[in-house]
Amino acid sequence: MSTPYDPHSVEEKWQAVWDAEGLYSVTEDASKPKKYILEMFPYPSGDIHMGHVRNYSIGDVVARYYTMRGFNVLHPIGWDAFGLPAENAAIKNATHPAKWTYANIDTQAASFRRMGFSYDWDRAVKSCDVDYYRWGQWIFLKFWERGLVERKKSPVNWCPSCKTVLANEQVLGDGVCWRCKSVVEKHDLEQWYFKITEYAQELLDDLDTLTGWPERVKTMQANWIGRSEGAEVEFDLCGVDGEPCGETITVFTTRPDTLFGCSFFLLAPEHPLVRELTDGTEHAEAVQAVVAAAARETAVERASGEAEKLGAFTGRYVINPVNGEKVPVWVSNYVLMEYGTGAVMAVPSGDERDFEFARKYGLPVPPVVLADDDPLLAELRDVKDRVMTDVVWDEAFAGDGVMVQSGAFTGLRGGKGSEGMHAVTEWLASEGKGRFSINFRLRDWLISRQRYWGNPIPAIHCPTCGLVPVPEDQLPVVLPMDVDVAKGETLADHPEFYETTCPTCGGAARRETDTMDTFTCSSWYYFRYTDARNGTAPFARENADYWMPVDQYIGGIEHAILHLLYSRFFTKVLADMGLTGAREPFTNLLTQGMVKKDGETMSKSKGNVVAPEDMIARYGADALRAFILFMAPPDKDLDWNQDGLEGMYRFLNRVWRYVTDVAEVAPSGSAIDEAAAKGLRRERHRVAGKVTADIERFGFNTALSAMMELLNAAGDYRRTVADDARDGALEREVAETLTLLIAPYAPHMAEELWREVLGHSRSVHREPWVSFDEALAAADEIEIVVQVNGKVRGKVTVAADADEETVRAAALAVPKVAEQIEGLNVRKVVVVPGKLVSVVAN
RNA sequence: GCCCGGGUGGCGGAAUGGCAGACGCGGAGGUCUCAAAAACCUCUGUCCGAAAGGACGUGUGGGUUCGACUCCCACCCCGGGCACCA
Repeated sequence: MSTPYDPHSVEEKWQAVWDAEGLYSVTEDASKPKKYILEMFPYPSGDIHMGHVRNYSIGDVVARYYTMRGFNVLHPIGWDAFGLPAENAAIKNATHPAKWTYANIDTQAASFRRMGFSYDWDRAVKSCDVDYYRWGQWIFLKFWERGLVERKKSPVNWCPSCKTVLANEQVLGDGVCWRCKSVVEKHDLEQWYFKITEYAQELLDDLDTLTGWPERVKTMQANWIGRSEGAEVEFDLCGVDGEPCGETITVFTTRPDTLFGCSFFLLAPEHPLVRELTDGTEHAEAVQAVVAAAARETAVERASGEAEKLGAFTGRYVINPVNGEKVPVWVSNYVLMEYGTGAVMAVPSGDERDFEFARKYGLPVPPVVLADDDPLLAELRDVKDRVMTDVVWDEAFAGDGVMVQSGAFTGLRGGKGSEGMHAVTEWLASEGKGRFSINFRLRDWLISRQRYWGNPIPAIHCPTCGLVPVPEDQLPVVLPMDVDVAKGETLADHPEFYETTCPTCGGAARRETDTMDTFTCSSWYYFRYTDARNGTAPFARENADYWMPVDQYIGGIEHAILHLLYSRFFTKVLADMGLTGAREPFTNLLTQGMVKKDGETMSKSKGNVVAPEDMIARYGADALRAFILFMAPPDKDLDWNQDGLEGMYRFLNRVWRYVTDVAEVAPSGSAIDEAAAKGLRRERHRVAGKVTADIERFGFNTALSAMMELLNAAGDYRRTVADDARDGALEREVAETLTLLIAPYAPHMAEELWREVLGHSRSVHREPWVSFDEALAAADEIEIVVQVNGKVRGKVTVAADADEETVRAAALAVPKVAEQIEGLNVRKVVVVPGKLVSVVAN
């Protein structure tokens, strides 16, 4: 009588043994090919949730699989441990963020151990440990040395609920904070930046090298970087007398070919020239009304694009460099100070927004680029001077077409990237009035945060020397623990921290009290794992070169821009510093879908949270792991369903019973049924091949299905073939195959079966992966489907290697088929070898 | 508005242009049992039919093809990203 499957005793037993054996500790070994398998490290928010279970189960299957394939696998874990929730919890529970954070880490680590994830715990990293964050400070200083750190005043995103500023990437599309979903405000503040824009072009170009990334993530990043090719054009500004005053205003445009159609000129409300041009004039009041209205617009309104276009004439003019025309300067809320130069040449016939504005304020709309099928073309073709100052269109034409009313450029092709655009730009350049230019949407990364629980920015404000970096030998700047966060204090409330002396002049100075964006911590942790205990450097290049880049990265799609863009930036800078040979951190990326409940995201406020610990308690970690992978392909969202988990538990029980039955009473058949054995053997090889291929393409659900099929076939064999006709050696082989195949999914059960039931001495997780033989997986007879006029009318079994003529003859001889085509004219017979025969008759 | 995904039984999902619905869940019936649970077996897309069998069927409408869930065109719905970026 075999012992029943008891997941809890099996799981606890092997977790202890694996720890004692150091099964998952890994060292650099030049003799073996490496694989670096990594899941995005978690924020220690408390108990683990189903999203964690899914993310880390995927990674664990991949890590265990490649280990069995003979790779030296690095599979580390750690915690992204700085961040705001710890401070909020501190205020709520009158505790310290550190205490809360470390307690949560312990809770999560225990859960991860109960899940049986194969982590090298010796390399675990907590970003709030001084041993880690000191190197973040060191990297900050190196960025500074390289001119990639800047402190500047500018309009920034302020989250009133988090009471800190945010980077552009951290404001969601609808103008809300990525963390708390509050509406973000614009404040004019002096802040610290990393100059990620210096890497904009490389960040864009190298997306093409990331062939192992989902297309949509690359598209999102490319859109975010937002490269535009065009020209800078200089307009001479006229004084109040209407004559050029010697000043110029530069604009960026993607359509220099439309310059002849510029009928007004726009400044952003925040543009510094606005006051200068209008203060004290009759236009000041109207202009200030527009400025004030723009300032009142919320981020949401502005982002929606639905804010009404407002404008006011400044009373001044600029000179269009291509034709010397005087163009009125207006102020409008639809011009953004942050993009380009904050000034725009308006061409209403070629730009939808300019068109709308021109119609509202009665400004001229001279056509300059006409579609090839535009009826106006007959009238205006080859017309160089402006004879038409308005159009009857109800929208602008922004496409490719023919340039008209455009002086010497008339007749050229106009449009984005057109010959006309190049010709106009070259002419401007030769006149010293413009140049080719590339603009990016990407902004520099605002990294300072007005919060306590983060990595202190290693800088000092000296009244005489200005901004001074903390000297390397004075690192780390330790985050003081005696700040009363529960009372809302930050470093700025802590004189013992900020009162210091200038490292340069020795005078009294103030230490920077902002901390770094936690995304800086997560931008290089994967390097730290390669050399986690290094006390003299963030990591040794030797270790980084052995392990990096990460071969398979797994995490949520919500980081498509945020973390993944920042990490790519960091890697490029670290490479330029000579610290690594990798210019991209993650070779292959898998973005897993969300785990929902009844179509909604699980959250405490909705009260629909399914606790993984409860599931482990009922069915064991193995069933939970296997089930969450079985539910859906990893990149799709899934809806949690408890009944299915029970089904997976049943499957594991059936595997357990099968393997124990076979191991305990392996029959030695005296009259083996060779045909039946052949069928089971074929299934064993087919399934081994399928499971292997499926893992490689992340088809964990179909891999598990295939294992179920093998078990079904093995069960049928055992039930339908008499004891003395069964092949005992084959059954044992099938039992071992199943155990090996399921090992990455249900590691504890597989280990118990392998070592205790099947009697092997070595861990199943150290065994080589299952081998399989395509020839044995192939059937020697195949069922061919016969279609008549596209409908299945019969089936016939033929030898697998039967030639086309044989198959054709067999197909036409099928009674049902013969009946169908009787009296008809067979016009065509398509024979698809190994599949079907299609007969066309009428 | 633009750019990506995605729409398949009661449910999760499976299908290199070749038998749609593998596998699992749920459901129905059965075996075992004093009974129940567990386990095992059979059936389970819809409609017509006693059955044999037939018709229909992968969001909608067209097209290509001997053959379309799969490829092409147009559209509808759902999810996500971007959005006054000059």
